[in-house]
Amino acid sequence: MDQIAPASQKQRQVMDALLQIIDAEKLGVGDRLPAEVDLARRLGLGRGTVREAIKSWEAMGIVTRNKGAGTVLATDISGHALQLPLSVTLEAQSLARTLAVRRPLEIEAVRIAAREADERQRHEIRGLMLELMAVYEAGEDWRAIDHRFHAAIHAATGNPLFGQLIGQLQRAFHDIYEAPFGQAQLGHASIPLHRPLAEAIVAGEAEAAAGLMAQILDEVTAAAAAVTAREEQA
Amino acid sequence: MDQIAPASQKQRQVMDALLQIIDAEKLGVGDRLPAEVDLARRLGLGRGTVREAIKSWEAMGIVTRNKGAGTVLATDISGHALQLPLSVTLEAQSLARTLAVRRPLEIEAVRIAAREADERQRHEIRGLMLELMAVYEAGEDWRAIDHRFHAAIHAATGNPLFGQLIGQLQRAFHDIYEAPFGQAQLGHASIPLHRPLAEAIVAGEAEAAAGLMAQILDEVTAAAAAVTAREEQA
DNA sequence: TCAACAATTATGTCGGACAATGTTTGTACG
DNA sequence: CGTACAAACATTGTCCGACATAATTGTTGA
Repeated sequence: MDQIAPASQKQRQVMDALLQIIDAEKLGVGDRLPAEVDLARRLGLGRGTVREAIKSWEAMGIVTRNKGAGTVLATDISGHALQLPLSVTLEAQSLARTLAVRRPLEIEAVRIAAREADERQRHEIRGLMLELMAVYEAGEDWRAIDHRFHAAIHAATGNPLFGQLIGQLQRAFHDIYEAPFGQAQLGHASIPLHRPLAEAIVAGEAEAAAGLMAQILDEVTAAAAAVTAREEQA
Repeated sequence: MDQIAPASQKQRQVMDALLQIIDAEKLGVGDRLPAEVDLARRLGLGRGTVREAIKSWEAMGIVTRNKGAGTVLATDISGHALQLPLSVTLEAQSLARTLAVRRPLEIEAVRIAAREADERQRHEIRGLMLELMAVYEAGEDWRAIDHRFHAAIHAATGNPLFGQLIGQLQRAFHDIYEAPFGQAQLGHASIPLHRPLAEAIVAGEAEAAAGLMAQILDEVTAAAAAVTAREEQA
């Protein structure tokens, strides 16, 4: 199973503290963060641990480190999925934002897949769709297969970036996807649409496939909005 | 200036070595990478340095680390921008791939911006466009302003993820964008299209704006392809 | 055969030390 | 007074060694 470990607890602690500091001191792009030693002492952690946590942010392009100078914010983190003290509403907002970005990516991916996929890939997509349908109709948990189905589409584009970017998006927002909704199987209603989607891709009908993918995403978005509304009432 | 330090030399060395090992031993998703201590000894580097390099990959979702188990590949890195021994052709391929992914994102961004931007944002977009035009017609380097112009559009979507994702894409492929093409000012021909684009956004004409953005991206793609062809001949 | 326990392996964290480099401060000279 | 150079300082980069923690593997015993 895809564990997707969201950085260890201690490192998470560093990120949380950093976010609080950024918020409390209203740090913006270009502003300097506290030095590693300071942060380590304030949190009672080793410097190496603090370094590694910040290193993750550097890899994500959130901060830039300069030897001798310091660590500066390189991007606006407002609305970023790293905020820990998030209310469910805010989490749902992030979910909506994630979907808004995934939407064009996924649609373009199926469009390209329908045009570029080779025979083997079309065959695989069709097989996974049939499997998905079987599991869905049996009332079992279809999320794993659904994931593989969409991954196959991303692979069929011939451009690894689609899968990577969407995957990264999912990973970064993993808590949002899994935590609040849990077994809700978000987008349940969209599953039947997967059959015509797969068929359109196999047939090479790019625009039809794109349209169906848009419908699927609309379903998921609607489901997310519904959950949000319910949470807000409570 | 945006330095965009691509991880220090030593850490780059780790990544290169790791890529070579992955290639030589044909490691795929789920396979285990050499342990940190091994790698450190083989490269003559400290374990901490090796750890940090791999940490970056973890943050990017390329590998997953499990205490006690080891580090396993979590995604397909073929075609990833980390490959160092890239020929110009391969670099250009990556450029094409980057553009293929950016395309739907940018188009959706202008569509949303045209619908959602508030008055201040529309005003800012218009102002930057005028500035861009002035610089362009004066024959000066318009890339900085162009960057700000597009950043303003991303901001106007109200969804920070657009700017972040595209920015990250640009950062990750910075060498590709800047190194081979240098002062070429890729997409020179697309600049005149920025005026109607800005006007469409300001007027709230989402589809017109999306179409213009598509044209701009087509220009850039064509320019990139032309440079590629020229390089291949040489 | 299988379950419980022990040994091994590998990452996670810590602490300290020095190197490399950018920033700031201080001082001397014009 | 102000500029220019030099020293001190601050901060990240790298290294080492050690122990903690968790997963895997091997072994033993019922």
